[in-house]
Amino acid sequence: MPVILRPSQALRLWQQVCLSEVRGAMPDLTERQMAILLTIYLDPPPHTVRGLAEKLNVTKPVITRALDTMSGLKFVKRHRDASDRRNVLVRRTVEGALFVERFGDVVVARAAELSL
Amino acid sequence: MPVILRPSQALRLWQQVCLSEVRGAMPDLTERQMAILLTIYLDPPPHTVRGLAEKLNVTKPVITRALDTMSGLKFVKRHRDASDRRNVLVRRTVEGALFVERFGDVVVARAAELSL
DNA sequence: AAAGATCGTTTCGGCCCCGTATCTTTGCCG
DNA sequence: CGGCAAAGATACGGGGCCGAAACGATCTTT
Repeated sequence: MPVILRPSQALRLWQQVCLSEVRGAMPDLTERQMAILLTIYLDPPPHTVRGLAEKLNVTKPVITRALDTMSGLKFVKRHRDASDRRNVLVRRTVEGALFVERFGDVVVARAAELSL
Repeated sequence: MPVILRPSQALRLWQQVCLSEVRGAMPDLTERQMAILLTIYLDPPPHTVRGLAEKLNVTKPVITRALDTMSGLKFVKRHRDASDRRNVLVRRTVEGALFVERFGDVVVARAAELSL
């Protein structure tokens, strides 16, 4: 069940969502942070720094820093892997789930408003 | 003709588009810059600094700086208003139109890939 | 023409992100 | 054990964006 979307609708949707986020007072995540957060909440665990770095095609420090920031926001939690202590497993939080859920609702609402 | 989208589809779409942008080598615009650029290309002209600032609910320096950056990328052009020289009219460029068009195509493509 | 309002820009100090290189901890294997 | 590899974090210099305030240029009003 692909979603059918014309380019003008896609652009208008993106604009409306960006405007909603910019106008609102929500914490301002960068595109990379957003990609990481959504991957953690949509793709099946476990999530490691290395795995995320490979999936996003960025270096490991990028992931570490993004996790620092999003840990500060309580959107994710770090957890040492017991079976291999070198690994850090990234886990979801209630606050992060709420943020992601709210964001999805914003996209759905703006999509429903499209008319063209 | 609203676009029907379920939350899980909306989030997956956003993730896939963010991943496409992060992985690619395209110039990295902030959420604010994206909102400004899309507004310039989707909403009818004329576009002024003050008008954009009000529409995004941000201060004027935010707009000035974003226009500086996007002018450097050739995505927009500044143009003094002849009838009131205090105003700056923001105009579109070929490069900007190409960038916006390509971005819309990315969103459409990722939407078409959704399955859930 | 002088005073005041409007528009966009600039300045300032501060913060966060970037990429590269280096470091620490941990696991692996001879 | 000792050396090496792997995972993640940290250090460093650089650059961009931030909000608030001050600035110069241009209308508008009186």
